[in-house]
Parts: sequence; C-alpha cells; structure tokens
Amino acid sequence: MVRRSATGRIGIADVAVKAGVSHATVSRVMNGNFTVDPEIAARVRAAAAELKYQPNPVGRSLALGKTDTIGIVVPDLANPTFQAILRGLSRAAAQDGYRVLIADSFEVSSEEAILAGEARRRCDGLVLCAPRMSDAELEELVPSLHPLVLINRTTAASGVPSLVVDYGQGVQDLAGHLVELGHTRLAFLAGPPRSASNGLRLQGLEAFKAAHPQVEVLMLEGGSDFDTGHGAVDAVLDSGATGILAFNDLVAMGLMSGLHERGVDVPGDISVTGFDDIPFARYTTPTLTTAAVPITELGQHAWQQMRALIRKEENDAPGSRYQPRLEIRASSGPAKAPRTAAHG
Amino acid sequence: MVRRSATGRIGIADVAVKAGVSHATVSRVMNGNFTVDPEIAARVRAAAAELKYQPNPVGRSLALGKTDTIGIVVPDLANPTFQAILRGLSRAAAQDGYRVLIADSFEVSSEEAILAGEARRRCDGLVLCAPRMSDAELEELVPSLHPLVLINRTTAASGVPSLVVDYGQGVQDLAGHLVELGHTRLAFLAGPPRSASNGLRLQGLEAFKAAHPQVEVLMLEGGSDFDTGHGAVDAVLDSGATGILAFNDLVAMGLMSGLHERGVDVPGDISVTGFDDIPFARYTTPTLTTAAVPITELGQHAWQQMRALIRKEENDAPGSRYQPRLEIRASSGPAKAPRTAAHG
DNA sequence: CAGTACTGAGAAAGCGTTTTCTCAGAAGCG
DNA sequence: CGCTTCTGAGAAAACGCTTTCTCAGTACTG
Repeated sequence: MVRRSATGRIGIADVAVKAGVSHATVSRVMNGNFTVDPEIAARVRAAAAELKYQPNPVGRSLALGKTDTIGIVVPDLANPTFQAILRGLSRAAAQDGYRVLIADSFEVSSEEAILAGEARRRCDGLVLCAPRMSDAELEELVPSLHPLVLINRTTAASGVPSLVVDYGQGVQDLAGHLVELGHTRLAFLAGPPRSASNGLRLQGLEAFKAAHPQVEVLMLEGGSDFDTGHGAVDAVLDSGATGILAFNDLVAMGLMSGLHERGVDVPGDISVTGFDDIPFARYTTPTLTTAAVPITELGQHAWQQMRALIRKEENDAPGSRYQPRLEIRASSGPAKAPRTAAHG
Repeated sequence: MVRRSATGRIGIADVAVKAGVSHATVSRVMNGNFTVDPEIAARVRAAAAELKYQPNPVGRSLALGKTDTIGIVVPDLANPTFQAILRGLSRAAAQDGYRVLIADSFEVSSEEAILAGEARRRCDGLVLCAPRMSDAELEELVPSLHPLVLINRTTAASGVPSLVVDYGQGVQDLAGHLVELGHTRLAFLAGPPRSASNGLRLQGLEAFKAAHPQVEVLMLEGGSDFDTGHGAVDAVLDSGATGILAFNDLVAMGLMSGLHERGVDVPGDISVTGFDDIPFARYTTPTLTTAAVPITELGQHAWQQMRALIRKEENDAPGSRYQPRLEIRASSGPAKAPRTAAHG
C-alpha cells in the first residue's frame, strides 16, 4: 500500500514504515552508509524500489547545506558567446553531478546585482559572466557572492578566480594581419559601451596605433549583434577604411550582409574581420577571418575553478588568461589602392 | 554585532535576536503579514536591513513546498532552436519570479529519463523539449513528471500541454515553393532519426508526394548540424536534384558552404531551403529561404502553460500547434533545365 | 564469568523557514 | 466590575532529510 505524505509524494517515512525500520536507517542505506546489516539494507532497498522512492532534494539540501547546483548570470542569453560558455559550464558541471541555474540580465546592468544575489543564495556557487556593472558595484557585490568565478572581468578581491580572454591581443593580431595585407586605413566597429571586453579591445588598438604610427585606425560606434553590423554599412563606407575590425562575428556577419547588398565585394573591396570564431564563422560567404576564442573550454575551466572553490581545494592557478588564435579565412584579402571617402 | 549561524550565513534567528522578537514575528514581517504591530514591524525591518538579512530559499522551499524554479531538458544545448526556446522560457518565467534549471542530454536518449526525473524533483515543473526517447518510455515517464509541458512531442496522458510545430505543413510549403519555381526533382536532407520533428517532416513529404505525383522527392541521410550539410555535398550533387530541402537552417548553411566551395551556384544551379529561420538565416550569402518557426514565442507559451499548471488554473488551450511561415529569400530560385546525375 | 569494547539501529536534534496553535493582555459589553 | 471577544506575539509543529547521540545486545578479553 502506498502511503502519501502531506505533499503527495513518497517520503523517507513511507519507506521506513514499509521496511519496518526507522527513517534514520533508510537514510543510511540510501547514502551508502555501511553500518547497516546487509539483510536490513536489502529490505530497505526493496521497499524503496517498490515505492519508487527518490529522496527529496530540498530536504537534502537543507540538511546538507548544499544544493549541487551552481548559478550563472549572463548579460544576454541570445549571444552565442554566452551560450557557448553556458554549454561548456553545464556540460562540465553535469559530469560532476552539478546542475546549472541560469539568470539572464538582458543587458540591464542594474538588475545584475539582484539576480546574482538571488541566484547565489539558491546555489552552491556563482559564475558571473561579463557583468556590465561598474567596477565599484562589482567590488561591493563580490564578497557576498563567494564562491564566485568571474568571466571576462577582474576584481581586487582575493579568492575569486577570473577567466579573461585577451581581447586586446586578439584585436592587435587581427589589425596586424590586415596591415600585412597592405591595409593602411582601418576602422573598429565598437561593441556595447559597458562591456569590459570592448574596453580591452580599445586598449589593444591604442597599443597597436602606438606601434604602427603609419596606420590610421578609426573608431565607429556599434553594438554586439547583427543589426549593429548591418546598420553600420554607411558609416563604414563613409570612413574610407579598407579593413574593418568588427566587435565580434555577429557584427561582422551583419556588416558583410549589408556590404553584399550594396554590391561591395568582400574581401575585394573591403576586408572584414570578426571576433570569437562562433561556429557560423566557418560557414559565412566568404568565410570569416576572426580571432578564435576557446570559449567552450573557457566554460569548462570556469567549472573546474568553481569545483576547486566548492571543495575548498588548493588552487594553483586561480584564474587564467586566454589567448585568441588568429583564424585567417576568406573575408580578408590584399588591400586595393586606398579608397577615398565616398558613398558606395 | 553580527551573529552567524552554523552555516556562516545570517539567519532569521539573528534578526529575531537583534529586533528582540521571535523568529515567527520576523517571518511574518518578511512576508508582509499585517497582524504585526507597525512599530515592531519597523524594528524588525531595520534589524533585517542592518544585518542584510535575506531569507534562505532552501528553508523557504521546504516549508512552502515550492522552489520557484522550473526545469528544462533539451537534447542539445548547442542547437540554436533549443537555445531560443530556453531563452523565451527563461525570460517569461523570470517575469513571474521563476528561475530555470537546465539539463542537457547531449542527444543521449537513455539519459533523458534520469535527467528529467532529477530536474523535476528539484523544481516546481518541467519542460521536456523534443525528447528523443521512445513513445513507450515517454508514456511511462510522463505521470511522474507532472506538472509537465511537452515541446514537439505529444502524449496520450491528460493534463500535459503539448506545444508542437507543424513541421509537416512547413516542409510541404517549402516543397511547394520549389515546385512553383519549376523544380521537379527535390531531395530532403533528413535530420536525426530519433527526432520526432524529423518524423513529422517525413510525413509531410509523403503527403506532398501523394499530391504531386509528377515531382520526385529523394531522401538523403543527414543530421542536424553544419557538418551534416557540408558533408552531404556529394550526395546532393549525385542525386541530380535541383531543389534541396535541408532538415534545418544549420544543415542548409553547411550545404551552401560546401556547394560554394565546389563552385556550384545557389540558387542558379541548385536551390536550397532551410527550416526554423534562426537569426543567422537572414545573413547568409545568399540569404536563406526557410520556414520560420516562432520559436522564442513558443518558449514563452511553454511558460504560460506551465504557470497555469502550477497555479492549477483552468487551461482553455492545453497545448497548441504552431504553423511555420514560409520565408522566401535568395537561396531559392527558378529551376534550370533538369540536371543529370553527375559529379560537380 | 565479570567487565569492557564493539556493532548496529532507534531516538532525537538539527538545517531555516512558514504556519498553526496557544495564550497573555487589552478592549468591548452588559 | 466581571465577562467575553479580539488582537498580536511567542511557542511549537511541520516541511524531508542527515547525522549525532544513545543505548540495547553481542562479542570479546582477562
């Protein structure tokens, strides 16, 4: 006979009654505690199986003080980069029996602190992914979030691993590649102003300009999605630049699409580069020259750092820096004679 | 002075002590119960604020019997379709104060039941997205998962809303479009064998063949990602078909990329169609003719159904059927004179 | 054979909340 | 002024589990 507790689900008490033992013994058996007589253990297991008993995770969590869940806060779940991080994280965590709770801030930086706090309280740890909040806010928030792993952001607080991609180096590699192809007038289609990774790219470009005084590098406003790139066609053509560094692959794809509509040849007339090397970058026409970021791997590493934190292990490498790899494809080519500023 | 309980976090007891009242009163105040003297309530609130007290969600969950979390099981988090569903679901749920726990089965259908059960126990409800398991398994599992919302799968069990996209109709629309353009030899690049949505497409094609006896429709084996499409170039060329119905947009993109490498013109030589209308479909070269599925909306509806289930509301429309919308772009065009089977 | 050391299982105390139960004290009524 | 009826807050139970504490009963040891 199947008894049902108040919540309508089968609880440890039901199994205990059926097996004729105490809850404590059922718990011991379920947790592989070997101080139970094998015969009784078998009886308990049989009862549990017959009732299809599964321990209630909430009760367990309360008793054990852990939820076997980690949270991740991302600025925009529509962004392939964050999707890839989520995927890598989720996969790695799953292998250790952990689940992932997601929180999307929809690029509303004022929501981030609240979301992060809520998610953290429900979980054993939190991955904060490219937060858009200010440094000051971040520093204030960080202590309450431990165990915490930061992605593409750093903090002065100790014990917080930080995984950052060296966007500055990547953008310099891309710019260098274009210059080698003979381009002397470049334009950078910038990303979201609050994005720290955009800041890193800008720093990289400053360094690049200092090292290559003969090269012009123009700055154009932008964003992080297709439409940004597509909408920037006029600005790009007006700039007279022959080499365009798009904030990321999405922007580059939008731009290439817009250029195609205008009959501008890529890379014949203008070379375009992206950033990230999302899977689609191999399948655009022309295929996209970009800086490959080992992003799924980054998600996996985020979990490894998190696991070390949760287990309170010594962590030899608290955080790491990822070097993008230049991925030269067909969207970049030799520069034509310098263009003069004109409409296409 | 900040006291810390065993777990190191501030609990309701700390607030109670500081405010000089009982836990019960603190709880009442925190939950907006108005049977508390305003003056005492103010004192409690002040104490809570000063200690930065935030109720422990696990304790709350146990007492209230709800977690304010729903789970979603997807076959592959790398698939843009499932990402979009997740996004729509997460966004809609967040607006009602619910969070989403994700579980990725990595297309391992034997894992699905376990993942689903685990996720369900941790959450107030579960969204099962395009499960790959057999009908028999599904029917057996469903009762233990309630409240449950199914996506792209149906069940005989009652009380389980099911949101399905009419892939059969969509693929017929696409085929019809190609035939109107003069194509008489079509090929379908199939998806994963266990995918129910692939089955629906096949059914649709059978219906189409019956209605258009003069049109040849060949079946080619495939999958669901870029590489499938890219790897199918030979088979496609060998088939002699001039109109290719790819399983989805990803496959179509892979195929177009491969055709481009072979110097085959799309749509001049061969027309290609996708399915789903993922955001990238507007930005391929040529832009991709496809059947648009309102997928983010579907995720939102999934939440609405789930909410109704959780609140035990009357549900007028338990589940719904989504009609894809033909999205004609540049990858489909008039047929050339019928090709003979030959290598490109 | 008395005394000590184990073994194994039940009783009970948490874990952090919410909520029912209970009961002082105040207010209202005749 | 004595009685009942409220009001509001504390005590305690409940949620479902783990784990410590406790203590029979058995198995050793000298």
